[in-house]
Amino acid sequence: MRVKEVAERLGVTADTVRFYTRIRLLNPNTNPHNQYKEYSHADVERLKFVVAARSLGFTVEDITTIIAKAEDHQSPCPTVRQIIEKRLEETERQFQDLIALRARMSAAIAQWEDTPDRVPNGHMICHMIESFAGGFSDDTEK
Amino acid sequence: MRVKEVAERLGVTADTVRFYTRIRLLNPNTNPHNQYKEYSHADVERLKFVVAARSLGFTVEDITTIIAKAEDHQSPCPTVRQIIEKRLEETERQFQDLIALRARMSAAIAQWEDTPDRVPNGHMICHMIESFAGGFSDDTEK
DNA sequence: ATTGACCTATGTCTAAGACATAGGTGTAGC
DNA sequence: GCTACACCTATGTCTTAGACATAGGTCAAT
Repeated sequence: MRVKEVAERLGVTADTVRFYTRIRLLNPNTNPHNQYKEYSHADVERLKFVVAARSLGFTVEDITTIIAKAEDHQSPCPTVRQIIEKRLEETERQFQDLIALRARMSAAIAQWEDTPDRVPNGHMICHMIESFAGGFSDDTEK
Repeated sequence: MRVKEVAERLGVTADTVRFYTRIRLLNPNTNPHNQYKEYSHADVERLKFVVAARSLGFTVEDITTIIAKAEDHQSPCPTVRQIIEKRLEETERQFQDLIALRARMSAAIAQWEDTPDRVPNGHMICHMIESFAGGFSDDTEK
């Protein structure tokens, strides 16, 4: 199979498969004539694993580590547990950040609802945002 | 003022200020002797604006556009409204994605809770993830 | 003048692909 | 066989928003 077929089977783009191939996360045979890659059933299985792990928030580097351990006949499971817990914490943090961002955005929109669209003058680039910027320190002289 | 003082006043890193300077979002004077940049009060005001806009989810490119409009004596406000609404939608999408990711992660952790750490065999790289991967298509022959 | 702590500008690197480009494939019509 | 032509491929470059590494500059104390 060539790249596009593999990609379609697993619901990713051909570029994604090419990327994994480029970094040797996948190692298909190469036709020496035109450099086209030929993906075997084993390659597809491996890709299936990669896609599943990505969908659980593992980074490509995480996955590389896990596969290396497995091929070295070590159990990757402790690593997997460790990584996913770390990623879950990160997700939680991003989640909080996103909630805060959304709140700031909504507040800004609400605050601007009845602000007219004036052209800003020299020391006020955009009064909508400047009015929001009140909270930043600075002030004393140069 | 030099880069570090400016950065500290606005609560960002010196690298961030250098980055904005590099892309000409800030344009401080340069000491021709040592290339050190000298930030004026106006530069600080401008940076204050940039930081505020970043904290509302605007990209650096958005901000460049907004400032360009303002310096061209056009009101950037319609642009600002447009952009923030787009960014708010994106945030909402990210939010949903993050919730879904968190759910998948939690489910995986729960499912693995009493799974023993076995070493994978030839056609199963990591049984913890593989067992979770059930939902991916592929199957028919090469 | 020299040391040393701290500061600076500049170049390079990051993640995970997307995009652009030049060239290859394979089928249809002649 | 040859030629179009639609579609496919590999490879190189680009993206974000800074962080990090490095080589060199500053400045107060010695």
